[in-house]
Amino acid sequence: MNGYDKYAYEPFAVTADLAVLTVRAGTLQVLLVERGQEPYAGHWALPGGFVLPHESAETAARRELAEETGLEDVSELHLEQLRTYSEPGRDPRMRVVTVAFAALLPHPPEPHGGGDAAQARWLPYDTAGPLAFDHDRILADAHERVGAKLEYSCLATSFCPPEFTLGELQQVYETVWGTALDRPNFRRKVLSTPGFVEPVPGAARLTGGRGKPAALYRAGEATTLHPPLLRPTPEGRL
Amino acid sequence: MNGYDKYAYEPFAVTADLAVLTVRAGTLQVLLVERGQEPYAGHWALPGGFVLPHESAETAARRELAEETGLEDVSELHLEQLRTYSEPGRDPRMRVVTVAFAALLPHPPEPHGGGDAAQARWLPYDTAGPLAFDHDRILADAHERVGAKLEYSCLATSFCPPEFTLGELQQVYETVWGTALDRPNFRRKVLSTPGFVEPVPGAARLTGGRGKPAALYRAGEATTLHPPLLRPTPEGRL
DNA sequence: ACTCTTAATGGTCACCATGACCAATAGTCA
DNA sequence: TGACTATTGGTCATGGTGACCATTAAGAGT
Repeated sequence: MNGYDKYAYEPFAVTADLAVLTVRAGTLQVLLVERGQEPYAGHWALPGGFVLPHESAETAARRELAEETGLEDVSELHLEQLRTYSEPGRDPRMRVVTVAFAALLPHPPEPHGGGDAAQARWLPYDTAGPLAFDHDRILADAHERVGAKLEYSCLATSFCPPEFTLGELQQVYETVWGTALDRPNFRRKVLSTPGFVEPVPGAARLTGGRGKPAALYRAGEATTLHPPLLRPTPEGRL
Repeated sequence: MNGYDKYAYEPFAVTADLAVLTVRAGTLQVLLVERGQEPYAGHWALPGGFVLPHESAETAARRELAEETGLEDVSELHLEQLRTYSEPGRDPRMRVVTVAFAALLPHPPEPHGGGDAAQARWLPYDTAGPLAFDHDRILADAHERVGAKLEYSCLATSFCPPEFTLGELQQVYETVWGTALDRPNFRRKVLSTPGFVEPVPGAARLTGGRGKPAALYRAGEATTLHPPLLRPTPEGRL
């Protein structure tokens, strides 16, 4: 519109909230914080906080992520901007516009409830009860987005440690999608996509338990998958 | 992060900007407004404006869309939230956080420069010179998003009038993607996807110029495409 | 009236990716 | 040594796709 007269309109508070996801023990888990104050005191919520004057929303999200997880190299982690939630009444106290991000973590460090949140914990995605504010919706959107991006991007390696087996990579897909995949077919597909993964040269092998040791792979150069790796019969998403 | 003390942090202005796209005469066109004031006076910019206190960003975008285009039934149009741009310094005057949307219009009504913008016009996407602020990037993101959504959604019908020929639908794909498609293959693909399009029963036909008259179709019930209609060799997007 | 041109429509064929399998290898555990 | 388990390697039929060619139905020009 014309002339932005400063503060001609009611100002908004802008926050960056995070849906931090990980795959642990075959289940999808989310990093949640317990609220200590009203509203929604005692409820779980997504970590997040105000965007400071000198920050972009992504910078704020990265700062919050570092505070909540205690990681140092968050600069390398992939942050996916989901969308912005701006409906009036989202927060009963004031007008808050939230830019939501999804973050994918490989080996989840135990969150040190640091920062200011009462406590932070990993909780299973399925049983993540009713969350504060509209965070249920944000979390569902994050799940849907990540599930969709697994189809046509190499994002799955973000869930894995620097070196991983194809079985671990497959478990990422199966856990996020909630479906079982055929192992030989998955293997053929991944290995036939140039740049998706590359073998660790030292003929290294990982011995976790029983069975034949698996070869180790690293994430490759590619970022997109052509053709995509479609989840089986997602007809229910019409 | 805890206790949201009202205005404890510098407030932000929140705007909703629109990348309104259409396909006309085989070219992709964008609705742009010419700025009358500094900064960027005389430059073209995406239409948009402040989110009012009682509005969500999408509501504000829809209102702006109606103002700029003069359409009435904007409630039916598909608005796609692109992402939010929040880098400090985007606007030299104040801190502005912009939620960007993409809108797809079929038959472009001549914009009546209404509202407050100096003038609004459809301009070809390719020659849309340097725009004000970071609107070049927003427009490029809109193009990329729309191009990607054409692959796995039925969004292309949003560019078409209520009744259209398969040739018109194909031209939407070709124009947005910038590639030529094989007509029989495109036809086979579209017709074999249930719910994408449905024939107009009255055996109606459209006579535009030379050649055999084309059958008319309407948009179907489906919203997603399975399997997707991938653009040819998008290798350049690694 | 006839032919040329244009565009829609209809069909064929080879190829590639995929899904559903089966088989072999190489380790651990009892 | 003999189960057991998980990785790895392979076959085979199917279906979607790209590259074609052929036919139909209109207008335009002679």
